[in-house]
Amino acid sequence: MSGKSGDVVLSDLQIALMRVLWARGECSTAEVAEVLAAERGIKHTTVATMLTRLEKRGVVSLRRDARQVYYQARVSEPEVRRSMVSELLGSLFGGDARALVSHLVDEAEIAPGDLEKLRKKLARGGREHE
Amino acid sequence: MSGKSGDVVLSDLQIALMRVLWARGECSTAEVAEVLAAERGIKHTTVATMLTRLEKRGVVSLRRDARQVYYQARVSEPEVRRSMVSELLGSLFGGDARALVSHLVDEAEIAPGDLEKLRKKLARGGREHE
DNA sequence: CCTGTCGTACTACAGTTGTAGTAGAGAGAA
DNA sequence: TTCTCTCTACTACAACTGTAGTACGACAGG
Repeated sequence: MSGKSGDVVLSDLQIALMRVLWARGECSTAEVAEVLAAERGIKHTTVATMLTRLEKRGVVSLRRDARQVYYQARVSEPEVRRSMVSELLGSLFGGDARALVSHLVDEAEIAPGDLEKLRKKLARGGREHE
Repeated sequence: MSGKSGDVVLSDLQIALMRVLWARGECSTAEVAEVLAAERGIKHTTVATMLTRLEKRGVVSLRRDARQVYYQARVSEPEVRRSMVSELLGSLFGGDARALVSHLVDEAEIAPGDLEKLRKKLARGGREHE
């Protein structure tokens, strides 16, 4: 259940790129580069390279207009979350999500009270938590 | 809070190796190789290579006895969980653990009822959930 | 003492990632 | 028309990962 065909696992930097696309929708290379330059001092050629590679992998799609290239995410953030969380879950927690939550609490990443709130919220909203 | 000096991020295969060491304590190369061979059909030379590299990285330590090499984990499973979860949390969930738990529920990785149980357990046991 | 066996160490190699320089092509300025 | 500027595409390269073959040293059997 954790290794379907379209498994998308991305590196930290790749996620950073994707986040720009997720947040802003279609972006020119320059736009993404600008954010990444500000965020982590990365040269725009580097960003261009990364985007090209992501395109090759099918993770983003591109559209050309005039001389510029515009990129758009082809995988959604939830999709990436799904595969990456399930990957982590499988390799480090034996697939046991409860163990992960337990870990979060132990590591003070989350307070027990939050679990309660979440439970309530989810109970209220059902599956739809929009 | 998510990038201290000793950040240990391991690949899936590397974790698989470590799991053997975590589970059995000190192991000979052969022992680890045997498990990995069974588990994923990996040749023992491959395992040897991986272990050597992990040793170079300081993730495991080795002891020689007779002609054999014995490896032992130098980072604990919780330690690895810590850094990897916090990495994932940072890059994909904006550091918000509640978002991760929420995701788990949405993805049916965990049931809301489990949150309740966990909360109770944690409330009962406090930090010690041993 | 010679030889095969066992296990380690070294070497190899392709693919990915992070990082970036450089060259080339089109667009606007002069 | 030609020069320049900008933006992309190509090339480069080191490190790491997955994968494994091969060679070498030591020990056990004959």
